[in-house]
Formats: sequence, structure tokens, C-alpha cells
Amino acid sequence: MPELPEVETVRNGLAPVMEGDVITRVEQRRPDLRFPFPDDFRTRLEGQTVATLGRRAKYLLADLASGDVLVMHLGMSGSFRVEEDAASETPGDFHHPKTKNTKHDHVVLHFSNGKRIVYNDPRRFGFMTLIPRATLDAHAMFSKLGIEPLGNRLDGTFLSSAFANKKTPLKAALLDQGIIAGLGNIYVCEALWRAGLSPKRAAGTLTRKDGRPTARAETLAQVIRDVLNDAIKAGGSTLRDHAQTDGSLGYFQHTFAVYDQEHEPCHRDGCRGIIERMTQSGRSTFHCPQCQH
DNA sequence: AAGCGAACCTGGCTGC
DNA sequence: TGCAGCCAGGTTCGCT
Repeated sequence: MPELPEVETVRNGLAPVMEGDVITRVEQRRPDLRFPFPDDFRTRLEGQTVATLGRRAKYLLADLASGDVLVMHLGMSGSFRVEEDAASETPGDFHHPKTKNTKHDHVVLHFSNGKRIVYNDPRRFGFMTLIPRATLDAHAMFSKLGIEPLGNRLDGTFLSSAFANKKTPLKAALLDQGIIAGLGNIYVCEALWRAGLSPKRAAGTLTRKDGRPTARAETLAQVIRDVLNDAIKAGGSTLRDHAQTDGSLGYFQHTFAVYDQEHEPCHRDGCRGIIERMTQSGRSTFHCPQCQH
């Protein structure tokens, strides 16, 4: 469940379990996910108190008392669930109609509060690693990341200057994590629809000749914030069988205007368009050819 | 330099 | 029912 709103939803679910608690035991069930785990992964985690659980773009960052940061990325198919450690395991779960899919449980963190968090990731595009807090910002993983879309820097002026002279389509420019960090395929499609902008429009066309932002740039900045905030309020989007950390489902997918809505009528007032799917740089783009220009 | 396709993996769905 | 083919929320590498 991996764009910014889903990662933020995960953070909200894990923070009460992790913050202020001690990691008592770590089960690392394979040597690697997307990358190998550090050799000393377990020993650097066990016995550590988690100070805070934060988020940067699509990365979860658990600050440890040792000064290390546990960096976690969900990739395409990663998810966390919270379970009771002590009791249960016994019959209780027997009533649940759905058998838990534990096949791809790769990491389990046990906490002093009697709970455990389980990381499951069928495709293994996610990863976990440890980086000292002091060197985090300089690390290659973060040094080239763009701005936080929900921070105070995203506005028309930022977009017009970041996109100036770019011929690349808006779709690709918005997916570029080096400009804005945290948007993915769903929310880029949704934001462009809200702004009435074509995914194919050259990114550079949001900048006026004098370098100042066009009205479209201002609108786009605003709807990006709106769509992310709306999605976070909804607990993110749930595709396929993914769930939040407590097993409940996000429901923003019921609000999609264009994503995964090919052949559906456009919902914009007065628009009679039909949503189309196309491929841009290898990924599906959904848009309304009638009202997005 | 920018921009595109391919690669990394597994699983679910569609259509023959 | 079986199986091939396509598709999936991300990121990075390597080739024009």
C-alpha cells in the first residue's frame, strides 16, 4: 500500500505500538528483501527504545535511542500488521473466516508492550535498513529527494520553477521523486484530473515567460495537497487484499475519479467524457480526454 | 541530459 | 481445468 497517504496511514497505525517502547526481539526470516539486510540488523535493533516513528516521502523512519534510524519502505506490496504477542495464538483466531496470509511474513518486531508488528511483502520490492541519524540527510537515499507535498513549500511558484523548460509530460514530472517526494501513480492521476490538466501536457507549460507561475500551476499545487489530505482522512486506498495495520481497509478507492476507472463516465459537472487508460513511460495513466487539457 | 524501456518479484485476473 | 499472458500502489539501471 505504498503512496504517501498509505504510508502515513501505516505510520498512524504503528506509532502507538512503537513509540516509547522497547524492541525486545527481532525475527528476520530471510537475508534480503529488495536489498540485503545489514549484517548486524538484529543486534542493532534488539534492546532499543523507539523514540519516534516519522515519515519522509514514502519512507517510514523509526528513531532509536542508539542514534540509528530504522528505515522502512513498503515497495509495491509491503504491509504491516499489529498482533498481540503474549496470549492469543490459541483458538481465538479460529473464528476468523479468513486465514491469515503469513506466507510472505519476512520480519517480526516484538515489543515490550506485548505487541508485535509483522512485515509482509509478497513481491519484496520493499526493504529495511539502519542508518545513523547524523548521516541520514546526506545518505544517497534521501539527499536527492524532493520536497514534501504536504509541507509548506509546495505552491505554484515552486512548481513553475521546478518544471520550467521541461518538455517531459506532467505525469512523469509529478512522479519524479526528486522534485516532489511521495506522489505515486494513483494520486498523480487523481490530482491531474482535479486540476483539469492533461497528463500529456509538457511540464514546462505551467511557467510563464517571465518565470512566474500560471494559474494552472497554482491550481495544481492546491489539488495535490487536497487529494493527499482527502486520502489520508480516508485511511488511504485499498487495492487487492491490502489492509491497514489493524486489518481495516482504507476507503479512498471508492472516491477515485479516474484511477482504475477506464470506460467509466467522467464525474466532472457537465462533462460527458469517458475515462481512458493509456501508457506513459511504462505505467498506466487514467484521464478524461474531454476535460483535461 | 533527458527520457524511455527493462529489470527486480509474486500473485491475481482474463481469455482461450 | 489449465495455462499463457497481462497487469499491479515503486525504484533504479542502462541504453538511446
